[in-house]
Amino acid sequence: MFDLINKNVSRYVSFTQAELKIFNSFLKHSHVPKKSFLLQAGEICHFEAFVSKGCIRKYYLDSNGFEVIIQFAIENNWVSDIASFSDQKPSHLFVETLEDCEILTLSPAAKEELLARIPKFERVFRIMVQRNLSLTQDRLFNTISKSAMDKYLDFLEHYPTIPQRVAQHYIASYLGISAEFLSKVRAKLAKQ
Amino acid sequence: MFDLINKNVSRYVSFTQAELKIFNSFLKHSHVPKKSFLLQAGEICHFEAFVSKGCIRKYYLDSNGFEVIIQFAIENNWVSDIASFSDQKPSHLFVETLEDCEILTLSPAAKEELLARIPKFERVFRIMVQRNLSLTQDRLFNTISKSAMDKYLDFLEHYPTIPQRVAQHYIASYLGISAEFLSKVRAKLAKQ
DNA sequence: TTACTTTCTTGTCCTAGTTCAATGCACAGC
DNA sequence: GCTGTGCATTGAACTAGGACAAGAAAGTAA
Repeated sequence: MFDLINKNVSRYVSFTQAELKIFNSFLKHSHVPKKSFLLQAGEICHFEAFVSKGCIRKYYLDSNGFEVIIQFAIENNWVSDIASFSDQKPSHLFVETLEDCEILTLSPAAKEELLARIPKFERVFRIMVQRNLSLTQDRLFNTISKSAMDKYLDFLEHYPTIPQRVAQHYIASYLGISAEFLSKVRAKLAKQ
Repeated sequence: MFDLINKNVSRYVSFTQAELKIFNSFLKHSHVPKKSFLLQAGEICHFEAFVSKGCIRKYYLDSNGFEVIIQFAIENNWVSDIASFSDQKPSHLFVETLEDCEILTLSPAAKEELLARIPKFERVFRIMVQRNLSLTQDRLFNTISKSAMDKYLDFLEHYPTIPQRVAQHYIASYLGISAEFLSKVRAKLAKQ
């Protein structure tokens, strides 16, 4: 049950078995059915969740009710609204399961205590956020500078498994294009 | 010389005077003239820079030679390519001063030693990156979902001092619109 | 002052992507 | 089996914003 997450946090800092055991004791395991919300705009985010199994999307809703997907979280990914979680203030985001999921969550209190008990985790979380930031900046660049076609090809390359798992209009939303136009892009690709 | 940066790092974690003195000893102060590059694509980023004075832009160059500005860093901001800095691998980014600047930089070695000497800094950097990530996600959302007009109004609200300091076409690049179209947006605003 | 460079504006034409609507498809529930 | 619901596709009409070009304005350097 903890194998995947233990490997995940050990990528940049090494831990003893004892330390990992303590870490695991702070985690709460849950099974969450498809189409459930872990978080909705207006609520305070009480978790950092590690996905052991399943697929989750995190998205904003704009003033016209239009969804913009910020992240797909699959096995071995973390998902949270870090701003809401850290400052315990209301979120602007939605976090929803797209499949039945197994997740391991850390509450704010558990995280604080974990950091107090094993300060090395401070570094793990820092490095994880750094990588996330770097990827988000790359994505911002792609969103601004690339055509819909190129963004889609890029997506297929970076996340080859996701198109088989989620509805196409979610991918369109992630890419910042309309579902109809993504369909046209795909039609054009198929013709070649 | 260190007042601003000391206040900056003390926002979320408190330090003793002695600790701050150690911190300051790891910083290198430089004066950098306008229009200089702190980093160019292909190079490895050897710094995390705190801007004491001046204004810096960080940007990508796309395959058509088109610039996309990711960040304006002014007084009290940090700027770096965190991916290149952390892994000491070649960057895809450019970091260029737009005004004469005073900066305080941390080298990878200095940062490591600082973290070893005063582990509380691990938390400071984690929180800084978290906030940055959160802002970048918000910006991604805005870039995708808002009109050019709304993005510009948003920018004026969030960064009221920058338009007076940098050329308009830089702001256009930051917003992900053409310089000409920003000019038209402004003309429309002026007419109202 | 002039001359040079960079920035900003404005107009015209163009296109990538949107919006809306119709159709077909796949599947779940009964 | 039907019947509904959500999803993908396609087409036609539209539009936000881009590309290009020409001039005006403003900063800089001598």
